[in-house]
Amino acid sequence: MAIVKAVRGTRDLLPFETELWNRVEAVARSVFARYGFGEIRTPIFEATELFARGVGEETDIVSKEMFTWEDRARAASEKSQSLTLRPENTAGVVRAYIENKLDATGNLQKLYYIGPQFRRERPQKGRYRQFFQIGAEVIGPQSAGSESPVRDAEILEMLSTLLDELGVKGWQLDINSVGSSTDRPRYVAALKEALAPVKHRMCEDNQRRAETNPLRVLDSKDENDQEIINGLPKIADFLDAASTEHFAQVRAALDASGVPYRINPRLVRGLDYYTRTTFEFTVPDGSGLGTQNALLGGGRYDGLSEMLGGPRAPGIGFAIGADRLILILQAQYPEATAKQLDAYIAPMGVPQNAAALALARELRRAGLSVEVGDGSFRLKKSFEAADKVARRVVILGEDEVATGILTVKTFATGEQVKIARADLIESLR
RNA sequence: GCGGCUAUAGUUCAGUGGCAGAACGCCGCUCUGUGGCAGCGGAUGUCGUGGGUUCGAAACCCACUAGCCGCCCCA
Repeated sequence: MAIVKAVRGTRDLLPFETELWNRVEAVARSVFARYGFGEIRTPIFEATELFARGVGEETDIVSKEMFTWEDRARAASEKSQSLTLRPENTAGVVRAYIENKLDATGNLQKLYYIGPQFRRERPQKGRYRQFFQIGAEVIGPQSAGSESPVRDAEILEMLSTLLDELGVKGWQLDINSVGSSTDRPRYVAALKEALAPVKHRMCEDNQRRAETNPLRVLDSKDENDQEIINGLPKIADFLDAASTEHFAQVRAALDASGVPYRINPRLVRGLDYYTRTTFEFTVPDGSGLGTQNALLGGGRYDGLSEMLGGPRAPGIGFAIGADRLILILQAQYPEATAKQLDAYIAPMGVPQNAAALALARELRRAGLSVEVGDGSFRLKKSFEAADKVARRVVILGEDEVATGILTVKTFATGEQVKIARADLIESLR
C-alpha cells in the first residue's frame, strides 16, 4: 500500500533538529523579555479580507500565494465566509490590537509571536509552504511614542543583539526609508514617469515591473539595467521634512548604539503597508540559504491600523524566517554535538531489570537524564548502546544489586570506578 | 506560477537494454561481566508512482509526484 507523505512544501522536524529550534526560540524569548515584549498568539487562519486589506490585494502574497477556502454556511442563519491560512502575522496582530481595544490602555504595546505561516509558493531551500516566523511588533497611540524613531532604532538594536547571542556570523543590516503614506505614492508616480522613456531598453522582467510595481525595478539584479536604475529618481529626494528627520534620528540612534548598518536606497519591501523605515538582515552567500539570503525583514507601518478600520496606531515590526535562521546556524556550526544523557543503566540479566528501572526513577527524580537498557542484552551490546546516547554507563548486575556498590564507567576517559549507591547521584552530576 | 537538474539499501552513491551493487551504517558471531579496534557472517530494496516501447527495462519514451537549482517573490 502506498504510504501517505507530508504534503509539498511541508516537513517534519525531528528531535535532532528540534533541539536547535527550541534553543533559538528560548534565546529569542529571553531577548524579547529584556526589551519589554510580551507574547501574543493569534489564530492560524483569519478572514481572507484581513490580508486583502492589510497586506494588499495587488501583492504577490495575496494575489497568488494564499491558501484560501470557502467555509460554507451550515444553517440558514449562518453566512459563508472566505477564510485564509495566515501568510504573515503582522495583519493578525494589528487586528487583535484593534479588536481587543489595546489602544484604550494608552500604552505602547510590544508584542512578539512565534508560529507557522503559510504561502503557496514553489518550495526551495529556505522556502517552505508551511514556514515559521519569529516576529515582534511595537504599536500604540501616537501619544505613547509609537511613531518615535527611538522605537525603530530599539528594534534594530534588539535584532542585532539577538543575532549575536544566537551566534549568527556575518550578518548585514540594510536600512532605507520608503517615506510616509503620501511620500510613497509621489515617488512611485515619479518613478513611473522616469521609466516610461527608458524601460524599452530594459529586460523583460523590468519592463513588466515598470508597469505593475515600479519600486521592484530598484531591486533588479539585471546587470545591463544597472546604469538606467542608477539614473532613476532617489526615494530620499521625495521624503517630506518629517520623514527625512525621522530617518536621520533612526540613523543617529543606531550610530550611538554601535549597530553597524548600510543605507540601501534600493531596499523596498513587497507588502503595501510599509512606510518610512524598512530594513532587512542578510547573510553572505554560502551561509546555508541557497539563493535566499534574507533571513529577516520588516519595517514601519504607520497606516495599517486605519487600513483595517482601527484607530490611528503607528507601528513597526519584523519577522525572522526561523527556518532560514536554523539553516544558517546548521551551516555555520556543523559540528554542534547531540546532547548526551547523564547515564545509561545496564542491567545484567533479566532479573535485574526491575532494580534498574527503580534506580533510573531515583536518578531521574534527582534531575539526571537517564536511559535504561535491558537485562537480556549482552554486556558488550549494552556498552555499544550506552556509548551512543550517554556519557556514562552504570552496570547493575547481581553483585551490584547484592552489595549496593555500583560500577560506573565514563566513556570519554575510559575511567571505571566502584561507587556506593548512596554516592551515585553526586558522582553522575 | 515559469525554466532546468535529479529520484536505486537507513545514508552517500555506482550501475548506457540481459541475475540488484559498493562504501559507511545496522544486526549477529569470534567474545557467557567490559564498548571504541579487528576478523568472519547476515539482512538490506514495490530501483519515486503510473503507463508505454521491447523477447527482456533500474536503464529508452510519456505523464504524474517530490526534492534541489535558477526565476518570480519573500521570511
